[in-house]
Amino acid sequence: MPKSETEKTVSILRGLNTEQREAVTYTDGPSLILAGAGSGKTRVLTHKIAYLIDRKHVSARNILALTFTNKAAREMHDRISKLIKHQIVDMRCGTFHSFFASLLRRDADKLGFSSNFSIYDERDQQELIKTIVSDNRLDGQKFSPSAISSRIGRLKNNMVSPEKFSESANSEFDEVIAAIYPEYQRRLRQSNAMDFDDLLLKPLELFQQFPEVLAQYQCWWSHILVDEYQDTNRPQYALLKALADQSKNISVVGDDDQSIYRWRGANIRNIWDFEKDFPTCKTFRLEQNYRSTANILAAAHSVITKNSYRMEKELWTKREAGDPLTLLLCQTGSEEAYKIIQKIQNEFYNHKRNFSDFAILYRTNAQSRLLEDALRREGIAYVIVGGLRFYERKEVKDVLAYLRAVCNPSDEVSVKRIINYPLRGIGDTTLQKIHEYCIEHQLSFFQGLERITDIPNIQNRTKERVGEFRYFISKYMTLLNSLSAFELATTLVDELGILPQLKQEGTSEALSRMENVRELLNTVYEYTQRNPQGKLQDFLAEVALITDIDKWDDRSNAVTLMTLHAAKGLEFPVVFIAGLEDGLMPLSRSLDNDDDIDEERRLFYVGATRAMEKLYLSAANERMRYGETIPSKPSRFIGEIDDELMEADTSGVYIPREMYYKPQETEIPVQKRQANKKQMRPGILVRHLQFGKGVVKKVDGHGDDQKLDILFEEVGLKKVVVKYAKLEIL
DNA sequence: AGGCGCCTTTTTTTT
DNA sequence: AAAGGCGCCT
Repeated sequence: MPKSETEKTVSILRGLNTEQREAVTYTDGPSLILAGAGSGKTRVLTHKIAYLIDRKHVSARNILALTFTNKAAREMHDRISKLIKHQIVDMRCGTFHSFFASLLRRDADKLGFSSNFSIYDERDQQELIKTIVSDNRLDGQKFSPSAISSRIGRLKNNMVSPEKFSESANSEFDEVIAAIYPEYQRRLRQSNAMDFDDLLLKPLELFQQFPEVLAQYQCWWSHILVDEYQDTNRPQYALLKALADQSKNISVVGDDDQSIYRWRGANIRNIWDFEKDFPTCKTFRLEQNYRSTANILAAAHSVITKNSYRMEKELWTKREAGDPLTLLLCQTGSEEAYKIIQKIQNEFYNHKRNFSDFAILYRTNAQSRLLEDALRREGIAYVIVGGLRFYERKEVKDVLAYLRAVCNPSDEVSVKRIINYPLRGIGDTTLQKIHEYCIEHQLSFFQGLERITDIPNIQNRTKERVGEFRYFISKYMTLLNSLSAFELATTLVDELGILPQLKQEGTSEALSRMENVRELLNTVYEYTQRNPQGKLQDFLAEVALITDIDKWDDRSNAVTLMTLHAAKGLEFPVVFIAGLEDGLMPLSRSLDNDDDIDEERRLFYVGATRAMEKLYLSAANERMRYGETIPSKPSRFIGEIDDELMEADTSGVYIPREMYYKPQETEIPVQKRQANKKQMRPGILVRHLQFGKGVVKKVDGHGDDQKLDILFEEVGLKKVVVKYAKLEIL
């Protein structure tokens, strides 16, 4: 055994540079790893964990690794398994929010919640605040739910409790907040729901009120590692400080130049002050960049050094200078899109690149539209990360609200959302009457429904309908334990008759809604496959915290479009940063505040350092915003780049479509043959919208219940339900 | 009482 | 350019 162990240890350290190796092997006590863009930060983190397990005999279950996205967590998990050459099953690796959500599930009752609590996203929060505003007869115009929720969110991020805040409120708006904030928290509790901020604040509450619980966790998580530390907020910092208080074995990895979430409460001081907070801390600097050419790095550096305060570090590379950056100056946004796509075609044809080598990054999601149009026109496959998020689409939220209501009938927002969807003839007036009755009698909304017969001034016919709705939900509540999450969801959707209704509508919008509902059911199915014991509430908890980047498939051969924020942590051979105009990047709202400008500059830096070989920057002279044409000038950030690193685009050569176009590889199917109309049998080639091409291996069942095992080229063996998978027979 | 259509506002980034 | 709010009509 010792022999193989040494071999493994050697292989764990092999290929690391001196600084990386020092950071990896420093395992006792706090450490701060300042890792510049492309300096192998994920590598250090994964190797360090592997080293802990393999060399220091730390049990995987005592290691807690916190990342920024679920995707990063998954990848880290896989990479560690590869390094130590066996699957690690019991290591905790996830985002702050998902980790603490599951921690809360265990101890929710201690805080007056039950473990099936709902997780409210921003829309749900605003919905709840809207009802509170109207309950208090406040002017909804003057006090918009979004303004209120963002103010409350900011207070929560700064760990200001309702009690503390009510003492300091001194403006009219603050008085309103002081009134709504405690009521908002009360209603969340009554709904057995937590918002994203609560997922971090409630554990702190738990640790304060139950020190023995904290002590247990302190002992359990003997080694804590945190990625993207520059983007943690105050509650996250407090949680780390609490959990690491005994062991002091905390390693944080980050780069203050890449701190881009200040608006969400991230506190760059967390990384600036880490050495003060953990005085015995050892600091490591990773400054060798392995990702980008020297030109790209120099350009990024010339911009970021304009920031007023930074931690001391400078990236360097052994790589050659590479191509200069190319600046595309355009008249309009559409011309910009056209030129970008032209460059992609050019690179594809002349440099033998794949479409997956390209990323187009932009500041705001609204910018994707023109780019999409251009890509579609040219028949180039693309994927968009973000934008209208899947789980925020109306039809998806509707179905999720049903599932949430069944799991947690106290959930006021969800129950109100679906009580009249599909239309049941229960209108606002009835809703208001029930709501007032509930307030008066201190009931949750669902309890109000249960006592509908006692509520005055509602027509009997309407009361019957409310009764039917309540019965519908109760029926599924009793099925929670006997049906799998998937069975319950499909039965429920079938009984609602949403799909046939949408089909009858027939518009392309209705059809896409239908697809989305099916896709959701398919997600439930995959979840049940992955977690046979998984409860519906676990599925709901998972989807509440999932993001689009988590679902992004980097293996599909398509151009990737996303915001600069979403691109954090990724890399691409060729990167375009579009819309580099003052007012858009940096965004106009940040123009009169130096701290905000600095953050925009970091955002530009993050974007630029995603590029490995070639970076294109583009700007337009005029741009449509809010349906208005606004004249604009190139971003100040472009001016901050040394001229000799950059060349203006002069080519303007258009390469005809036939020259580069390879239909069999990139064609987006125009006519899809629906698979469920055909007889499925093993051996048939199919294409799944998400998983790509695959071959049917096994067929189970018939008709609507038919399930298939399909071996996909890129993602391996998956089980799918014919009815819900959008399969195309090839 | 509830449904439908016109007119307003709105988006910066997202766990 | 799209979504939500408001008011009018059934």
